[in-house]
Amino acid sequence: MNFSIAEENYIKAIWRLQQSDANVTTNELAAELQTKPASVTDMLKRLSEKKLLNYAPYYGVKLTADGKKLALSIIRKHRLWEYFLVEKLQFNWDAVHDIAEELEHVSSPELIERLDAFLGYPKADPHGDPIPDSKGRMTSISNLTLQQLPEAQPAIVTGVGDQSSSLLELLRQKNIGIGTKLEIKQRHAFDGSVEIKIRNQPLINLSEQLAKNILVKPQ
Amino acid sequence: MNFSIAEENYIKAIWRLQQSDANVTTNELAAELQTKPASVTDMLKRLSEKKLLNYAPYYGVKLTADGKKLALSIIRKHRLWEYFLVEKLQFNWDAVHDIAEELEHVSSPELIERLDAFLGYPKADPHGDPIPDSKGRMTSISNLTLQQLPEAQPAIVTGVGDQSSSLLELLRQKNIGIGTKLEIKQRHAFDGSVEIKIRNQPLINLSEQLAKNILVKPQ
DNA sequence: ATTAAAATTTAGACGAAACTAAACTTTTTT
DNA sequence: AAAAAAGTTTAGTTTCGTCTAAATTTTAAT
Ligand SMILES: [Mn+2]
Ligand SMILES: [Mn+2]
Ligand SMILES: [Mn+2]
Ligand SMILES: [Mn+2]
Repeated sequence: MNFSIAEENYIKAIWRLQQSDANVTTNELAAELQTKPASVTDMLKRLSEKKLLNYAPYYGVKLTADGKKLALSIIRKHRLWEYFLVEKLQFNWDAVHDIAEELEHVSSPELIERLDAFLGYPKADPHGDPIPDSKGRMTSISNLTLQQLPEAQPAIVTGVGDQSSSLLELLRQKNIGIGTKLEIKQRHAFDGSVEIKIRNQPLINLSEQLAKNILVKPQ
Repeated sequence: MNFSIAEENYIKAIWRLQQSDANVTTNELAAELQTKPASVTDMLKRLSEKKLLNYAPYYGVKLTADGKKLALSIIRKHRLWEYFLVEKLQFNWDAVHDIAEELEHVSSPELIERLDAFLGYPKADPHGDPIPDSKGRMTSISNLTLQQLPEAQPAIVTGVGDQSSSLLELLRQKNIGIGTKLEIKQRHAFDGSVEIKIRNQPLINLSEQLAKNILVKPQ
């Protein structure tokens, strides 16, 4: 079966919200998709009709197995294209999301398998988010934030809290990216900010807000 | 300004038909786009409203300068993606058209400039069709067909008459592609077929119909 | 347990892009 | 020049995806 761009964007948004919230509501979706609750209700009925989700009026929505499969196939395309844009076309990591938002709707499965091979079967996108394989399997992402990291514990950056260009731009400016090795030298009780050290670079200070949005894996 | 996928496909089709036929008619367009004449009339009014073409009811249509510019930018995207699919993703040349038909509508200009650079600024797509540069300029394609080539005149294949997969598949099977060097050894008056020689390969026979659809440049 | 607030759905409308059937123009034939 | 054929447009529907305003239901507060 073939789905419209609007339908695919809804399914992807529902999947994302479902990660933190078992039941996804109409208002959450309207906010996520920058649209109106009434429009969401209309679309939920159509998607329910197509068996991509179970819709309980007034109580929200949950993806079916088919819905999840579709969501993961779109996420796979999105993240592979993002990887392509950064690794092959030299885009900055904060410039690729909107373009991938369009590319993810190109429908050829053959295209995406060949792209995957061409890229060398990458495991994660430029933001550290895992890329589902062709069967929809993927590794789960680290859930330890830099803010939670103990002092003097060396760690490696594995991801970011969100894809907002304000966050990504700030990190780029501070020379922090996926794979950056760092450790906390000092933690300030007053404002929750941290002094961190990256090899060959001077100490830098990160706000608590920023430290909460950097995912790390202890080394 | 931003245009819908349907609008872009109409503009591209009009451009193509305009190459052979100064004035493009409703029926021609309906056939080209696999739709109904009434639908074409509807769309022509909208595109005329948007100043992409001049529409004279009952007498057909011609692109404005803006319309031509848009057409060339879509053609540029289409052909660059086709080149990418063949050269980087190893698709056969008869498998790329439909995918490029989708990719050409991804709207980022930055994307297409970077793709062009990544590909090394190719001059022609896998079917020998010239790729317009970012300003819409392109070289014109050879207009000499293999059928018109004199006997014993060495020549190089530069393009094909159309993009149908039946033609492309047949040529692939006969080991004829862009850049193939060949010459006519004999011409059969009875059916217009030709015997051609490619280096290191046995003589092969091509029907008149096929020879008319291979573009060549004498060497 | 009522009432107030928040969330959600329904009703009715609209624009885009398609369709069929009918009407109208232009072109071709006789 | 009239009639027939071909080509094109108009009129009226349909589906998709959106919107606003009003009605309804659920949840929270008194
Ligand atoms: Mn998208
Ligand atoms: Mn990403
Ligand atoms: Mn297209
Ligand atoms: Mn081509």
